[in-house]
Amino acid sequence: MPAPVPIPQSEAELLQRATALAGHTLGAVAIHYGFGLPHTQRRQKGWVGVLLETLLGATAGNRPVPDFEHLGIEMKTLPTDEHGKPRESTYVSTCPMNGTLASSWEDSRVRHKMARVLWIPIVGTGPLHERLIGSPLLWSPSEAEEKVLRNDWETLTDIIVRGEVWNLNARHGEALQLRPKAANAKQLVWVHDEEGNPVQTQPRGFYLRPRFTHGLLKKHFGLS
DNA sequence: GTGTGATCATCT
DNA sequence: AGATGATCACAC
Repeated sequence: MPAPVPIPQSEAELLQRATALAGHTLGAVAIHYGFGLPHTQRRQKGWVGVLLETLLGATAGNRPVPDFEHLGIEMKTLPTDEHGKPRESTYVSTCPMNGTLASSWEDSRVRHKMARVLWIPIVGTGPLHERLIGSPLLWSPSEAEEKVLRNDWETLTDIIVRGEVWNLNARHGEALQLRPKAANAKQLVWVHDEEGNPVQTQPRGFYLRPRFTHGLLKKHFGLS
């Protein structure tokens, strides 16, 4: 098994490393690094993300901080079809359902995580080992993009802060949405409803809609 | 139980 | 087909 990948010391080094992986299949790089390759992701949904984090020398583990903490960079794999169209939404972070919800967009987990993101497209719809690692995109939101994210975040957190539990669903938000994020639907947390009474609801997380991530790829790679 | 990494399964 | 709600594995 190859030696562990060292922590990248600069953006340039990280980007160079990611670029070196581009064009290779998941199967090839997994075998090279001694990773077992699952036939399906049915029972290993986070496998691609963990593989790429390892190959790039990420450090955060499961702490709520950027993958490359000293660089302030979050890494996200982005599964796409052959044309670079995202196949899934992108998980951003959990959403605090209690009083610890950030009081402003400026202080929010979403803004901090999205401030600098290394997107790594994973291209293809066939067997996992045949899918290609795409060209990396080191991205920060444009003014327009941040405005959309901020508006969505404020809309969503407002629902929670108001205690409108009945109104929590994935239909809100142009780019950012709230969806269940837990082991299963039986996992519940206590919150306060509109009248301040304790009620239970599912834990949620923030996700980026595919339309938004598709826009990023089109803007930077000029894909149709 | 809560965080990380996400995709799966189903309905419209 | 696209979106929503549900679920899987692992670390701590």
